[in-house]
Amino acid sequence: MISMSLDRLDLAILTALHEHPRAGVLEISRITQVARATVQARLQRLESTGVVTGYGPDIDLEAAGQHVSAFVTLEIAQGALDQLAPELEAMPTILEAYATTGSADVLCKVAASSHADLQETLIALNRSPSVVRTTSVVVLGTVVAPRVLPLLERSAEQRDARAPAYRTRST
Amino acid sequence: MISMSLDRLDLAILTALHEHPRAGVLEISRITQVARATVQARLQRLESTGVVTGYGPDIDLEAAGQHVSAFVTLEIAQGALDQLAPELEAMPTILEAYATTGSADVLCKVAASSHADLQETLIALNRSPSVVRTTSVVVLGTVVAPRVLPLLERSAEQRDARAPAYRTRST
DNA sequence: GCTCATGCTGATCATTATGACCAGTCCAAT
DNA sequence: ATTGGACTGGTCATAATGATCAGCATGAGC
Repeated sequence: MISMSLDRLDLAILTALHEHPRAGVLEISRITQVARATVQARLQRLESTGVVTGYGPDIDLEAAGQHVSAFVTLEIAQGALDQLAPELEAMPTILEAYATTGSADVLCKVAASSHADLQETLIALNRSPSVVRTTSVVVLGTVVAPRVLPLLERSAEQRDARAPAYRTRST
Repeated sequence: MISMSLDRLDLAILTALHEHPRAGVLEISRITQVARATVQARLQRLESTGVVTGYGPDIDLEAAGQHVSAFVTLEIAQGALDQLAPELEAMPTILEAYATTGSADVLCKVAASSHADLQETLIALNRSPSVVRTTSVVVLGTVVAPRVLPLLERSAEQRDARAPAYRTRST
């Protein structure tokens, strides 16, 4: 997997996109102080390299009625991961799932409309022939809301771009 | 917290937005077979009720060079959550964090550019006066990629809208 | 059945943006 | 010094936008 390095202009564009919902290319070029064609070229590159995978919409599940959130770990039968993946995909309450190191094999982020709904998910998981054991913790509150830009900012802050507004200490 | 119920037209709009990146309102109205002003009104409502919180961009951190991902649990000192939150916010590698039930108090999703970078995060966490103990698991792979629409589809599928294309079994 | 509030429609207006493309200049790597 | 690629300001034909509106349809409540 080749990954690309983002520079300060990439970051400015991503930030502008995030902070100005549904802004078009011309508006982004105004905010970032580069030519419109430059924004187009940069977006094209961010999309074609897979850094930008889409444009939301970003959804708050709680506002949409899904008030319960939990993390569930699964110990699975030896070699059962290939079997389990489509099972998890077929459960709408599984928001995301990862194979991990540690005593459990899979960690899932789950959302549900109620505790009963969550319990149904757990029951379904326990019923799977691939799953040996589950543990779960319920989310009580959000300490840090989901974000990725601070991490990208950190790595991009040293990388100038050629556009005048993005050269070393020029602005 | 009042939450709104989504109906089939809400879902069609959200889905169209997701599947047609940067599509404008007119295009969404074509895809969903309702009037443009209806899409505008629906989006306005989805945004003002907090269901839609933004429009990305959706970023693949791995493509952007952050190749390591982990989940970290924290046991914290009694009553130290208020103190910890700004500390976590200040660490760019903390993508999201939740207070949870269970033996640990906080669960964090972490990304980093390398295992050394991840270790630095863990060291910083252990150095915090609020943190008594940390455990971590490293993500080996993605089993289910992040998604929310299947869950919303499930709850919206019974709810017709008044637009002709969205009445009971009319289409 | 009747009433009425609300959702949906197709339309208008003035303004602006879009995608695609281009020739020229600039800059950083070699 | 050379050169490839990044960036610029610009063009073209086309289409979209936000805001608004009057009218119609529908479904909930009585």
